[in-house]
Amino acid sequence: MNPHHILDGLNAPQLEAVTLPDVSALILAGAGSGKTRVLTTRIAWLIQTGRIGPGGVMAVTFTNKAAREMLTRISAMLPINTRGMWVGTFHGLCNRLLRAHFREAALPQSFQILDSQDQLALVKRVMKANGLDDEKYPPRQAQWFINANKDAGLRPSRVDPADEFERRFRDVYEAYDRQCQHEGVVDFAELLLRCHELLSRNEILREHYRARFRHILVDEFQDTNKLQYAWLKLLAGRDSCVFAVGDDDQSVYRFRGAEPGNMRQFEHEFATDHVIKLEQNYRSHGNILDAANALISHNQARLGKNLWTAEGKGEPLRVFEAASDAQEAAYIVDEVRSLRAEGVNLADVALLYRSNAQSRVLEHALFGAGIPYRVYGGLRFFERQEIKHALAYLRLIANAEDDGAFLRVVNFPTRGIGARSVEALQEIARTHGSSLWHAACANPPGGKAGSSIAAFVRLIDGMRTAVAGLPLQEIVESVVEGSSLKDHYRTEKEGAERIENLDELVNAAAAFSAEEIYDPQQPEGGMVDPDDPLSALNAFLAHAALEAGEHQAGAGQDALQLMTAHSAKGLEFHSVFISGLEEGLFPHENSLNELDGLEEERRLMYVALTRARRRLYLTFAQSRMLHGQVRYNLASRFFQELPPALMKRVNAPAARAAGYNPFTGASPRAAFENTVSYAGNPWRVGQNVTHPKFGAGVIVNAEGRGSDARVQVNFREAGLKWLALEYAKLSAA
DNA sequence: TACCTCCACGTTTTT
DNA sequence: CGTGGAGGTA
Repeated sequence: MNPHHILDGLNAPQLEAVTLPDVSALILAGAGSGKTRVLTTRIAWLIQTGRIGPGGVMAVTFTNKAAREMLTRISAMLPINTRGMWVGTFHGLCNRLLRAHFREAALPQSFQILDSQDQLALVKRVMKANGLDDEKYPPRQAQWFINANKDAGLRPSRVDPADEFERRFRDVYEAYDRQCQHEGVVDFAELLLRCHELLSRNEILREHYRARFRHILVDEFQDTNKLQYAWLKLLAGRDSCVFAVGDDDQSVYRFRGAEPGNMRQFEHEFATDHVIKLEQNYRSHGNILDAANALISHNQARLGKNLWTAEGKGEPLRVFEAASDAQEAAYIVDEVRSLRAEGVNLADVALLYRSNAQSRVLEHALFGAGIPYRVYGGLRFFERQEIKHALAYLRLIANAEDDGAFLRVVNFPTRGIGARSVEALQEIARTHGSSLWHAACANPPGGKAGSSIAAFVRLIDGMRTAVAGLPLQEIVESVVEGSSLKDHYRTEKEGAERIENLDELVNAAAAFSAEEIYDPQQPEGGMVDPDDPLSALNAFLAHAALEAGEHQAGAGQDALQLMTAHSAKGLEFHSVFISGLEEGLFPHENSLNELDGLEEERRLMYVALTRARRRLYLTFAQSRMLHGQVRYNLASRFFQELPPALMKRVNAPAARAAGYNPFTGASPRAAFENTVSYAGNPWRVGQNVTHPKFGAGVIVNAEGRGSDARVQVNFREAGLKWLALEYAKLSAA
């Protein structure tokens, strides 16, 4: 193969990034600038030029999808087996390290991974055991507290509680960690924290991996949190090269601990000489890009970068103002139909919104119009109730100490072990400091409850014996049958789909073992150890926790893509609708109180805009049903940050004739139900007004008559206010 | 144990 | 409006 072949078609900065010598580097990669290509070509180039073997590269991503995409592209460029390569998510790679060194990490060989649901259940259990009032100390908040501290690299002993409240949460955190250790389970954040601790305490391991991974590449660097950054620094040491690719303008996960400041810190600590900007966009037409650039230029905190394209200007952005959310949906339905008629695949069209609740109205309209659509962000395969139950049986077989798994299935399907019996077991377990499983085994078989528990123990023991030495698929098959979950669901009215899913779980196990083959050349690489009869099962359970799986069927169908702006990050479409562009919704009202909140909303809008290749629709509604009542919103402030010349308004002509200006929120609208009048001037709910002091707003309520007439106005800047028409200098804008 | 009713709550989310 | 959790009743 021509060694330069893989470099063909790269532009100058891309080429520079790909062929950097053995140095660390920060790549500022704008939206659509070929970031994944640079990342994967760099890996291929390093290997092809003999700078490093496939085993010496580590590539880290945030999602499994991104990791898979990378492996696929590397395989296409190089004639090598990528199986032993360390390409994966932060969590996946940490899992791999901890499995390989479970003793050094003080974990049982078959430690299990808790997903968020499992974690919350465990937090609740711990809080209950410690007699904490879950009214005053909401378990969700405790969970958040624990994760936030772990993400910051803080164990309970290093947490500095700000008040009594946090002191309690700190205690919960401590008890929770202890319980996890007892049960041999780890949550997502623990995978990283435990791995970090392992490497920082164990010099031999640390040096081993530092010597091995001379090149570490990181995707979506702006999304790394403190712990992930520390982990990278630890693993890289002084001699390894870190190739960090990110875009500060697309940082939209600060709310979950992402520290875009890591980019600047990285620049200081690793890569002062090598910052490369990828600014040529290969995705969008000029107008779309110009709009995105104009919008993001309103942010202060930026590393600075301006995207450009060699493509033509293309169409203007289409702006539609609807009277209501339903009308907005109807417009979108019409436009989707005509896009389809133009020959655009529905799968290449995205309908974006700020919050999931907004999908309902849109789905209703699409369903009514018979347009196939797919909603992202729902319940995923491995998160379904029936799947969690089946997995819990498997977990209990793999690791009997797992109380969470025990509790989930001890009485499901019901076998006469009620809450009282379970509490008794918990009491025994607590006094003996043992697991529920041991308590159940030691349980004297007295009475009906006792014999039910004994029967459960026999069931699980029987399964464990029956399953020993079987291939993974047969293990799963046998447990699904033996648990009689299917029988249980056969009696349920919604049971048919659940049974299908259980069958699908068996298929997933078969597919998994076909992919994960033990490779003796890669002792740390292959996850399945032939000497451990349960290692295939453990690997599968870890896979289930780490990769919740694409949720719905019909993924291959040509369907309109509905998702939040967050979920759209990293994707691109021929046409994109951004709906609900209203003050309070996008930017979301809750974000306005937060530090950097508006700038993060603006980055999110930037992400949304830059998803479109050819056509972009921006829609908003004057009125919207939210929480059971109608709300009246102004057009999003983001409209004022986009150059008018790039936009074309496509509303109903009547509204335009009335001189309505969506960017300032001004002029009369169609009549709404509530009106009042003062001095012969009528005022109407939904009407846009201006006030000399408070500025632009919209009337959301009205009451009284004559000199008592008052209106409630939602001002863009000043918020909600009641104003007496007799005194307020209100004018119809 | 199963079902029902009442109440509170309501951004964004991957692993 | 809608959901999910809690608590009560048959």
